[in-house]
Amino acid sequence: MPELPEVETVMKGLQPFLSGAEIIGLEVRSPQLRIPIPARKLKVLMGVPIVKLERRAKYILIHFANEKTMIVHLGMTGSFTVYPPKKQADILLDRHDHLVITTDKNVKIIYRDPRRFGMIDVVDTDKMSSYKPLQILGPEPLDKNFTASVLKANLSNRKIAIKVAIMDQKVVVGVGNIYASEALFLAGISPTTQANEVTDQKLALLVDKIKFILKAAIKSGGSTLRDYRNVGGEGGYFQFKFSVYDREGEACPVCDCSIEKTGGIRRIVQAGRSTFFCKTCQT
DNA sequence: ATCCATTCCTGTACGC
DNA sequence: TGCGTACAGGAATGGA
Repeated sequence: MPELPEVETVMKGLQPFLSGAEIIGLEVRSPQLRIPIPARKLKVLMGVPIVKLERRAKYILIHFANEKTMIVHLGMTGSFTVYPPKKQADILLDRHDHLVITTDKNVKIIYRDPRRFGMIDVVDTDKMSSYKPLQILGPEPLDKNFTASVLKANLSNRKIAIKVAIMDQKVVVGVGNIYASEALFLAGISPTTQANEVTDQKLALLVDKIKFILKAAIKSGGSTLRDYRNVGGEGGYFQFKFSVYDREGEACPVCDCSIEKTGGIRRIVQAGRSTFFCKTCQT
């Protein structure tokens, strides 16, 4: 379940194989994703040099020299696997391999997405910022412009729980269910606090912790979550364990509350998603 | 304008 | 063993 660090890792993994290369083969094997893969639009990318790759929120943007940009979202289970010429004997296509890309260096790149929540589209680069999914996005959490005052402004009038709020892409992008729980734990904020009632001091701490956890995860190459694969086809190598995520009933890694007394790390459901937290550390 | 539940989808884990 | 069911969740949607 890729969040910002995983998307960043995938983008960085694709970069050496795509930047400066051209696509000479495109096979849409199974078009059905969140929106159908636009095979005809993809064709205009054939034989055109790739200028650069970047990440915006959880989207990977691949810019081509003809002023077209390929936009990819990995959804829940999307992955790219890169096969250099020597590895292509290993390719075993399955029914969830939606797109096979071949570059002029004879590298094959396969997009697989079993749960089909991903998305692939092509837009004019100069119209990219008005492309609906990108247009509504809030600030990049790792940008220096993402500050406590920006977060505060984006939370004004918001009565939803802070956990739900920081997963809202209009408030801040890239924070998914896992890092939302982790960042709130590190900041000592209860996930159920009403968003516009979090104190300025705690908001500043939250901004710091969001940046910290995302950077740490990027540094470790993405998380080890069940559906995540890097472009070499391996699971992540995110070595540190999560503090609270998926650790219901375990002891809080920080405080000395006894499990017998407190029940340890709690799990609650907010907006249909699991939230994990320590009732003692987070107020 | 904001909020909330629902929808999409399928592999995995679990209980009986 | 096998079957059924609940669950995982990013983002869009529609109704309140």
